[in-house]
Amino acid sequence: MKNLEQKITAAIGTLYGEKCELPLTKTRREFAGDVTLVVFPLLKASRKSPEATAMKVGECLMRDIPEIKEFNVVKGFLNLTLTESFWMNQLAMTEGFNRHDDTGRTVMVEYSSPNTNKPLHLGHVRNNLLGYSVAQILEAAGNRVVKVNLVNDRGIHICKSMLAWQLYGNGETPASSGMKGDHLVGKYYVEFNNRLAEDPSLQEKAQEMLRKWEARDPEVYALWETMNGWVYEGFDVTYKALGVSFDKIYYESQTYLLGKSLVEEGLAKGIFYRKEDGSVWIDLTADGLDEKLLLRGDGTSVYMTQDLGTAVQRFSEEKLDQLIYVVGNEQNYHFQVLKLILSKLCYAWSDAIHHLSYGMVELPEGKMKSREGTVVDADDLIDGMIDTARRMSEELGKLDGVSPEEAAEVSRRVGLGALKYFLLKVDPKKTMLFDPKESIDFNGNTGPFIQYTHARICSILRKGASVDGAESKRMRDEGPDAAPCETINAQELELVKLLTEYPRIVTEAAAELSPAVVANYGYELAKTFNGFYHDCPILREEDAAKRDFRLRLSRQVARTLCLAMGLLGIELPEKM
RNA sequence: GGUCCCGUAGCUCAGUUGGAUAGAGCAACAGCCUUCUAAGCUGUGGGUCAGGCGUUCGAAUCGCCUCGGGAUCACCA
Repeated sequence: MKNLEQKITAAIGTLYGEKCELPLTKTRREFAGDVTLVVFPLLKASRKSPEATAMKVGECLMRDIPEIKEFNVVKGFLNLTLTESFWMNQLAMTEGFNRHDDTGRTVMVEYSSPNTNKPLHLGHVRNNLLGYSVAQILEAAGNRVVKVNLVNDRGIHICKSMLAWQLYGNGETPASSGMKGDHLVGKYYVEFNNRLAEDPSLQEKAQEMLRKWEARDPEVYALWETMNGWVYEGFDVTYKALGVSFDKIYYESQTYLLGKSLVEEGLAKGIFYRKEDGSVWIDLTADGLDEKLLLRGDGTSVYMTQDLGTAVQRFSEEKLDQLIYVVGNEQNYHFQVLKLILSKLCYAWSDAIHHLSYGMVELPEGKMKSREGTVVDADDLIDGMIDTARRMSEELGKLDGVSPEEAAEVSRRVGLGALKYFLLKVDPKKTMLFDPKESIDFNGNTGPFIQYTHARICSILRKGASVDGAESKRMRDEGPDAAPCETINAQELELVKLLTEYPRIVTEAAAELSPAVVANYGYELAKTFNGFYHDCPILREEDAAKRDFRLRLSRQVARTLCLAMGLLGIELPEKM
């Protein structure tokens, strides 16, 4: 396709004597043709009407470029029809495609970044799925990707859980209570806030505990390690259920002192300044922002100090071409400042920092608020989706005669597929709505729709292989491109075109950092296949060449759906 | 108040490096299973692309203004 565009650009160049790169677009369904060239930009050079120009260009391209079979002109739109052999070549090329060639670039993706005082909720789920998916997409685009997690394991909020547990916990543990560790710790965080109303002194006690932690008081430190350990065990279960993973995990307890030397550097360069109380600031009012604190009066660091430090550390540890932070849009300001400060400190790589800012997940009644108990817990959500999938499968009779293990696995894939697709099909930057009552669909533009399409194809391929092995026999006897079917019908051609788009979709998704691009493509492909499946017999087709071609298309659709959904972390069942 | 994001069908969302008559799903209604999995397919209805002005052959897409919604501007992280 790229090759074709270059040829067209060259042909137009010789025709009008200037380089004019006109992009090819897909021809709209209601017109004849495969690709369309818009000739309006050529009018100045041609000095003719749009129609005449398009005709002239059409004739010229038709003469010079063998891949073009015919053309038609509608106003300034030149619609080109390409030869079937062109499309068959394109198809053969995509059949060998898994991922793009190495770019030699390394990208670090930071995502998840939880607090250890409460369990993961729906917002974290969007974050985790986005981060993991973007990493997969970048990898498929040919990059080396390092997935990292920066766990916020220290600070006053953790001390609140610890204090409440110490005062009211009676030695309760995950083992004794049967609770998941992160939920147990979360329970005491809530307990703290409840008790605070009647006993305001708790606030000061928590502060005291934080001071002890920073002084490495043995008792406090041991409690901190124990309770964090519980939380990590709980998180691991959730991460595993979601299918996300990390190459490296950073802990703020180990990084929170970083960045102080940068403050010295900034002071020396005169970019930062110190106030009377000893605190250090940067004045960003000239950039339309505010003054920003970088170091407290008592010399302790703040969030920004630490983030400056970790960024510098990461770029010095290895050669990164890009560092992506998957963090909610509530922190847009923070990252704007972070980037600005790094550029003022003259780090050449400050432009390589990118905040992948995603929108909040809202409930029908508005934002999730833990205090009002309106959070949607990640584990509950996952379990609920899997249960729903199982119930639905049973109602539809899909699990009749299936082993319990297989039934569980299908339910798991479908339930998670529905959840992941639901959260990833929406443009990351947009705020999205989740209605627990209506729950997540299993029909229409959903994960299960795509999974179902895949299961159907697998069923055909199983039968196709066992019926007579016609395809493989013909392939053996006559070679891969022997006796191709003579004519491709409209639906087959539509599938071929879509299939050949996949590599470009990966490129686009990587450029936009948007799993939604991949999700929408997968839906489009599945939908197109379902139409084809409905109208065209595959195994029942009597013409052997046609049957083989349709089997080949089906196999490639299944393969492409697997690749695309794999980028979203969605597993496709072979039966459902 | 400053900065940033968003506004497309009743609902949830596609479509924006400017292209032809703005698309899906859900919901509603009407059809299609003795034949490759009906979690599917087909059809009907549903729009001032928030509003206005501008840029141009052409604007949902770019610019300015207005209205509406959200985020943020902590010695929290």
